[in-house]
Amino acid sequence: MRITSRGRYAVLAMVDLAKFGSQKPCSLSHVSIRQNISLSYLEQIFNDLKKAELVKSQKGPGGGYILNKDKDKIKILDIFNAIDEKIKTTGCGNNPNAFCSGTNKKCLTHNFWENLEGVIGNYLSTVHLSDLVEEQTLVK
Amino acid sequence: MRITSRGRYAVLAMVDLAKFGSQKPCSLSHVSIRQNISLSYLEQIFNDLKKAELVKSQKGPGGGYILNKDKDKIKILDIFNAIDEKIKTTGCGNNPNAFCSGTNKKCLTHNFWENLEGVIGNYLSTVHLSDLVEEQTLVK
DNA sequence: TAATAACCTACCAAATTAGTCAACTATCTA
DNA sequence: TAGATAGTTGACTAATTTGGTAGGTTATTA
Repeated sequence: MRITSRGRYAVLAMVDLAKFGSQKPCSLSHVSIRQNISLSYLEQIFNDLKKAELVKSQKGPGGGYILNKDKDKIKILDIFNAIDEKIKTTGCGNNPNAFCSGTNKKCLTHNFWENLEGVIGNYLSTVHLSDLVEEQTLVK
Repeated sequence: MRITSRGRYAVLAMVDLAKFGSQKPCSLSHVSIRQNISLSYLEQIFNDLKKAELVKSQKGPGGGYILNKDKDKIKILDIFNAIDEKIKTTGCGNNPNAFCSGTNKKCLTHNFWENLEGVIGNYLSTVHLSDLVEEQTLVK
């Protein structure tokens, strides 16, 4: 039960952007330095965030990325979805037509895993980017 | 955010055992067939479950594995812990002395990830093996 | 027009996962 | 007591995922 670095970086970078790029564009090289994340890797991640319309980009000098919505309108779950960080605990991938573990029916634990996904998804829907920007002052 | 097959199999196999092996030993070859899990892989998993004293083993004909506790005393979290299926969302591994992402302090999102771990761990503590054994009659 | 910064594509190495295979040991039963 | 059953252990491996790197192209603006 773990999250990928990609997911962790995406959330971290978005919090950074909410702090430093809510008014004017903020370059990824700055995010890269502040948060210690590889620039090329950030570029890949922001490609996806842009497709999901969570951020806008501006090329050229003085350009960079800027939030496309209010930070209290962006859920952490939105970020997960944007970069395809799946909440996936079932074996069948939640496809209603698929069956678990190669058998001809849902496995004994299917409902349990779906419930767990619900618990996680629900939490990620309640937390917004703005919550993390404010909270970080509490972090040592 | 996903779980490994190992974790999924462990829970599934324990539910199977709770159904078929709460009175007398149940061989892994039977679990293997019923749940469509590789026997050798199950053996590795049950090795860990045994070390954690969630199951007992009995060699020889008529032997197999049997639950070592009441099924309503075994939390899903216990199974996760037994097979070392970690709930790990932070980058620093929750080591209080470690820092996130190579920096000299906790990252902006550290508290958020710890809270998420709490939400998941809490849910896994509330569900017991007995809940899944009963629930499966509802599964199509 | 030079510098900046996003954009795009290909490639790669390490780690993890999900097993397989083979040999061995203990125990029960016929 | 022989043989079948069933757990135990360790080595190995193929496939996938992860976490990048490298290099170039395009757009913008000072």
